Amino acid sequence: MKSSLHRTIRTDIERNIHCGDWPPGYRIPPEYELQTQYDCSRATVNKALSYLAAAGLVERRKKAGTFVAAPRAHSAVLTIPDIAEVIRAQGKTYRFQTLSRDTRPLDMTNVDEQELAVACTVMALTGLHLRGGQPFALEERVVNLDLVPDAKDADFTAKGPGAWLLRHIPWTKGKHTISAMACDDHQAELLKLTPGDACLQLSRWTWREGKGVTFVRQIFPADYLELTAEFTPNRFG
Amino acid sequence: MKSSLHRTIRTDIERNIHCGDWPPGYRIPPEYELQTQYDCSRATVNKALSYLAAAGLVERRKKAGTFVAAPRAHSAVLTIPDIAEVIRAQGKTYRFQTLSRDTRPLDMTNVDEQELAVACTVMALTGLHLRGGQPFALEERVVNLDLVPDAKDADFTAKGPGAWLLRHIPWTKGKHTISAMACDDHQAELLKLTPGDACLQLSRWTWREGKGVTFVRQIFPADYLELTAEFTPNRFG
DNA sequence: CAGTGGTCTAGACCACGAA
DNA sequence: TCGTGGTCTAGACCACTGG
Repeated sequence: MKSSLHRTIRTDIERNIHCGDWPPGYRIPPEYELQTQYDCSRATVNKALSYLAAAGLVERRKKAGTFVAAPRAHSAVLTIPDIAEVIRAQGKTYRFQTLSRDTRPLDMTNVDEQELAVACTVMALTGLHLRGGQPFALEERVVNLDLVPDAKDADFTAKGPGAWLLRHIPWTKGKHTISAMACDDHQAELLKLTPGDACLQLSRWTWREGKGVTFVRQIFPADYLELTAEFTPNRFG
Repeated sequence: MKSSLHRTIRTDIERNIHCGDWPPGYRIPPEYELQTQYDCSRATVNKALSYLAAAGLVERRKKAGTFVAAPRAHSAVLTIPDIAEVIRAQGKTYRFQTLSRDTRPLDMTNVDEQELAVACTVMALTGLHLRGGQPFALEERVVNLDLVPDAKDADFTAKGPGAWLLRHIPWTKGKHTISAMACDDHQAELLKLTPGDACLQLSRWTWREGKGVTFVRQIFPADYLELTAEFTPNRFG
């Protein structure tokens, strides 16, 4: 194994933790001790330990020392698919059909829109993502026109509003919620379902520098979409 | 803002990227230049840039320099809740009720179990997570007894099998899938629903050193659980 | 070839916080 | 108080790879 020294130290410690020799709460030797053990400078040891702390595998406390962290709550990297890509990967054609589109002030009485946390003019949009001409997902969205004025006259037909926004404005923070729901009469009609049918509901808020950019709710018939998330204990390769 | 120097450098660069002054592909000044600009040692500059590279915000290539990375695909950190904790947070009592439990070889004809990728003896378990005595979620699980022999006789009543396993065996890799589904007659009866009602289905596979540890499928009535995922461009605080 | 990042050293001072 | 980690310095050598 060709590797740098700080990486060797890191993986040695990881191995001790993963094999159970160093259980949660175990006190890892302090830097000056590892420095002697590996015959290197303190900076090199520090780099290894800082990495492990950033990855959440250990916890460092001044004066007290470095300790093996308790097993973390399950968390994983969730990939939010681009709908157009998903559909094209299935060999079908994609199109976004706008159902309604108008400009109005942000509705602060709506709890979902509230979270955007800024008074602004928004474009409210509803539309359908079509797979081979058939409804694939229903989308309801508001876009902050103060931050993205170009959105007002943009054409979303080919890529959908999500991909258009991603290319036109960078975001610094985002939140998603995922839930199951039974569709109502209106949604059922648009998606060609029966009222009460199970759907996956994906909501997303995005902010840029603390200002809300967009809120979107997407509704997929249950069979159409499955989200996947991967867990890896080490965030970096 | 009281802060360390490497953090100042880092946030300065982040701001340049987020505000659009430094678009994707932009070449960031090399270390020796920033070293002069901030009047500090190269190690300090390097620490800031290494962090940004680890976070995926920039890409570093020897000889060529450091470049602003292209915007990443939507991905977010998904938190998979511990069911017992969710329920206790609601002020209700939690209990796990085992419905069936037996030992058998891994069923390689079952596509879900296939993914564990090892022939082994498993414990197959079905049970209910109870909130205040009422069904909250249905769980079907297989556990690799070759890796976790203690699971055979463990008592899951207080914490549920998931939390028990988390404490008894570390895992190195995991995969989740999330989907909506309509419950069938059997599930409806156990969860006290009407057949066809919308449910959220969460499946999880975990491995340890390439060997499958457990597969679990959990089914929640639509209203009972909402998953949240947060996106932050900086993986560390 | 030479610019650039990757790594490492042998010190140093300071702030925090457990004992 | 004083052990510990957090941060920083002013160098150094090397590996990689683009021009």
